[in-house]
Amino acid sequence: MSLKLLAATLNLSITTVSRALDGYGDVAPATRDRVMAAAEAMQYRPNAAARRLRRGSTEVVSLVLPTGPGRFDEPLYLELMSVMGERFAERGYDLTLLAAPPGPDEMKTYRRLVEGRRADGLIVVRTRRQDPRIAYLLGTKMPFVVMGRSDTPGLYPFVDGDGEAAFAAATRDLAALGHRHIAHLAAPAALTYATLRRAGYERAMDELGLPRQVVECDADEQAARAACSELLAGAAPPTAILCATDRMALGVLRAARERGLSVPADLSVVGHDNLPAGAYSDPPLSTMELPLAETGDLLARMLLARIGGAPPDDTMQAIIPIRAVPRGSVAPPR
Amino acid sequence: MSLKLLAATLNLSITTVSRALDGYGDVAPATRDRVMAAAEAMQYRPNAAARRLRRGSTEVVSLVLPTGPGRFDEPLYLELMSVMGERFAERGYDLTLLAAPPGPDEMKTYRRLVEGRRADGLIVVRTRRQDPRIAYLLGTKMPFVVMGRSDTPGLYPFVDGDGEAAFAAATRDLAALGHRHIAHLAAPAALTYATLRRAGYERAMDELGLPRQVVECDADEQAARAACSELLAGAAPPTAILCATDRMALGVLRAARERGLSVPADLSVVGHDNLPAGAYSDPPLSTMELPLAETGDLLARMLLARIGGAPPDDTMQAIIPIRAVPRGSVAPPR
DNA sequence: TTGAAAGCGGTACCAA
DNA sequence: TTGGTACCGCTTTCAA
Repeated sequence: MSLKLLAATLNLSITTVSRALDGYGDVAPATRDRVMAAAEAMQYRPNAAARRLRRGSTEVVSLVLPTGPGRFDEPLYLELMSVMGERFAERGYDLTLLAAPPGPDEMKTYRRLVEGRRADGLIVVRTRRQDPRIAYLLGTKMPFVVMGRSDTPGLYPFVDGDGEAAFAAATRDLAALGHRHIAHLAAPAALTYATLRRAGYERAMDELGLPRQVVECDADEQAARAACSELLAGAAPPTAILCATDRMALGVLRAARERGLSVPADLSVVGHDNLPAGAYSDPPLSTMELPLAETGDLLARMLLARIGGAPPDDTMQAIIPIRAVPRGSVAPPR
Repeated sequence: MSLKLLAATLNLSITTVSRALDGYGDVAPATRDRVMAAAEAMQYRPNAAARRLRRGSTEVVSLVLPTGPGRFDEPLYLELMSVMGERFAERGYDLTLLAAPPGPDEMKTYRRLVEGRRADGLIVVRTRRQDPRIAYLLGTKMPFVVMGRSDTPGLYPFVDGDGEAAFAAATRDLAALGHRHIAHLAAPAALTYATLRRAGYERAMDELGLPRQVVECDADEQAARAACSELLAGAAPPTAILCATDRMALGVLRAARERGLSVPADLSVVGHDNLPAGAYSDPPLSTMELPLAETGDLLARMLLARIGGAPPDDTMQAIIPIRAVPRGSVAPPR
């Protein structure tokens, strides 16, 4: 079904048909109705490629997931996609997901997207402090929004949770329960969120006059389990561990069990992300959560505005509060 | 950067440049090298829309996730995407993810995809016994592959786990441990997998001469929790529950805890899917797993073949064995 | 109010 | 081995 065919059927020019379908005013109402009816009857759908070529836009927005095979385990981003997808669909955009593991090929994916005009806008997630993706995109005309922050200089829209405040608050909460040995299991410092969360913990510990104890490891269960085993075997093992992520916290739970420690009686554990797995762990994991509905909504709005031509400004930068999700993995120390 | 510009810079025709870039043989090696070098230097990337319009192909393959907002919780499909994404990338295809909750608008998404030529191929997941998506696609020229099966008549490529055999085996395993009251928590019968798994359970129970006990509910934690509470409050509560999915099994774990039952001592629980949450539940959930790497690989191969023009035939239909993942939620009855 | 025609950026046929 | 050119399907001036 092409415009040509539709026009031929109607004995009209493709010009008129096109305008009628786009709802232009300079088309006779009778003609418009006739066209609409025929389009409906013949199940006309405009060819996306032709439309894109002509208009120079793709009606596609892409989110590139920085995770490789087997690590595609972030319900977080799916939840985000679901919220944003709705917003974009309302405006006629497809939200598509691409996978591009960090590494030498990562930038290729972005270049292909940008230079091949494969999307009208991009969503960047899992930001790093020095983020080559942001640096690259700032040098292009491609509208993009960022979930998270970066030290990469430049003005661009972003939405991030206030990880620093949240981790400071969580630290104070643990101290208020009586904990004195509170350790922080930090994610790799190259990730912005890791640095912010760590800073929150450190600030609170300093203010409380408590000695910091930070261990850094990869943000997955295995690495956290190993790091935690070591920590617990040390001279002055902590009575509480504040973990940068839930995946790490799950590893900690396992390490504690392996050492015969009972959580939360012997060890309190707190995570961040509110992963589904945390709700069903033993014990249920106390955690924190970035409101994804709000985040996605803001990001979508910002990106749509940027695509519409609005320049990035500092009203397009939001840091939103992180919500505590208390469950069963926190208690006063013995 | 367009072909035109590149050609002008090189003092060549766009024809020659185009062919040089596509690696055709009828271009002088010297010219080809010159073109390649210039394209590299000028960072030439073909315009995707133009190429698509001309070639009539999109270089895009889409997977439509039949889940709505807040229900975007299937690590399964992400894992699958990751595997398939690699295969497709090797061949120059982008794999994109779209969300289309089942309901009146679901078919609209498919029609838009098909009639707007927005993809060269489709992957259909979460099949139903009567599946309007498959029925529709069979009537179009759009190549597609299915993860799962359907009663919808017609010849199309699919890959599915052998849920019937797996659930029969799991039932026999429970019986071998001494269980006599084995219940099955079934997912809605409209879903093909639900029917197959139930059939496996029923067949095994019949063969064992044990009385069947089937409860059907939605395939999520809440519904399963409620259904299980009722089941456990009944006259002859089961000593083992075989759940159609892990999400349901997690709900059962919770229901058991709420009734003060200890798993696996008082109640054995088995799920299916090998969700991450099951590895960290209390106790760790015994489950089953469809090998996703193999499944994704097969599906990708089949779809690529279909896109390449191969007709669907019965060599493109695979039923693969499901692997048992024993963990801590199964024991002999007290 | 309608239609003719140019052109978006490639690809592929045909001729040179 | 190279170049001219038609054309993919649509949008959008410009003219009628």
